Amino acid sequence: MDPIIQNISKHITLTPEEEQLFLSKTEIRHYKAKTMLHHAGQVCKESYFVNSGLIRSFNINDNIVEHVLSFACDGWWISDMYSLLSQKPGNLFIEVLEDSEVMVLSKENQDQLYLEIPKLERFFRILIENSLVANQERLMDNLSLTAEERFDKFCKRYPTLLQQVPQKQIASYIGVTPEFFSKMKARMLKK
Amino acid sequence: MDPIIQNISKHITLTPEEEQLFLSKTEIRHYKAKTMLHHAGQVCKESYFVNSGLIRSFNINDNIVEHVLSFACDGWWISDMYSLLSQKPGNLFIEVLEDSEVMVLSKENQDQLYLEIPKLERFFRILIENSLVANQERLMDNLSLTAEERFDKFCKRYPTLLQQVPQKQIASYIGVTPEFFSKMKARMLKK
DNA sequence: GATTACACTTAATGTAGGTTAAGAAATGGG
DNA sequence: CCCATTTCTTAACCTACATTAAGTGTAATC
Repeated sequence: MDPIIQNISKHITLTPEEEQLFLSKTEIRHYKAKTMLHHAGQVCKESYFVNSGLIRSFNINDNIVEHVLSFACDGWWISDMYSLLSQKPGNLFIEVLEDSEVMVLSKENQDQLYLEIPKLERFFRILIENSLVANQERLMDNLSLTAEERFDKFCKRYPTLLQQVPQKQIASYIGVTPEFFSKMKARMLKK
Repeated sequence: MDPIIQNISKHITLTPEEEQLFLSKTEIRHYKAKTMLHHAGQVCKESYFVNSGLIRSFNINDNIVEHVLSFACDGWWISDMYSLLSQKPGNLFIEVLEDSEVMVLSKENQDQLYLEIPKLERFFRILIENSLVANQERLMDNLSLTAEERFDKFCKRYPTLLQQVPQKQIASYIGVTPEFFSKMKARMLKK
């Protein structure tokens, strides 16, 4: 079964016809590492479901400093939610980190699908609820935990990413500089 | 018109019967300041829509330190989303800050309403989408802005809260200690 | 009307994490 | 295979913010 259909059927049940309709509104694309799927300043028109590979979203400070908002590996969705929903220019970049196969769902098609398969409202609601909960936890963690504790949590929650992602991007995700991360890692290994 | 119905009709259109059905599943309650609507460690059974007053959610570190996750004033929803959705014990406390009138929607009734008025899936989807976008922005702000910049943004985004909320809770919301916040405020006034 | 409790301030000192810079290691494209 | 670029490390120094502690103002409770 198509991974995206499998993903959907975790939360709602589609008929075979609905599955076909859904798939007909998506598009498979293959991207090479380092491809930019979306640029800050542009209006985001689509969201991506990762069949295989690895993608990240991040913003860039006045200062040239990158901050990773999220990673998406197999079975995850990624987009610039703010820009996609408001159809205004966003602040995020979306970049392919490893050669990837993605399912592309345009905003237009997504809006149509909501009308044609109202159950999808529920699916995306649940998807976003889970996202929100994870985000809230990350926010609280950033307010209350040390960098070391945040890194521990990251390791437990995303053990695969640890191998895949360049270390400086993990540093950025947990909210420290690469230099400090390196020092911290060395310190942690001694224990 | 009932504020909660007004809130809903910003995003979807309900028939008069649906409005009545919705209202019949909610309950008005009046709370005094300092009431705890939800305790960490408990399973959250309801969410709250604030007709008037002020409510906050926060967690408490091992260390007795409070961290404010969100404020809810007139026209806002608040709950412990993680606990409500998973029906597991949560980490949040929900506390009434000013005498408040709230509409209470139990999880049970909410789930029923999803079945009886499927349009509500859309309403809550949109509500949570907006929440997620705001949360993502706050996360990125915490990673990339100074305390002073975060405070500026807070003032612009929630000008009313500034007057209502004790200063130490604003400090907690933007992620600094009350002592540092006090010093920072004095420094900012000089400019 | 005194007492308690809480919110806010100020100031001295401490530290997690940032900055700068330079070299070493790894990666990758031609 | 080599050169170029990027990633990672190390170290000296710096700063935004935390901690501790003591003092002030004010509202709530008896």
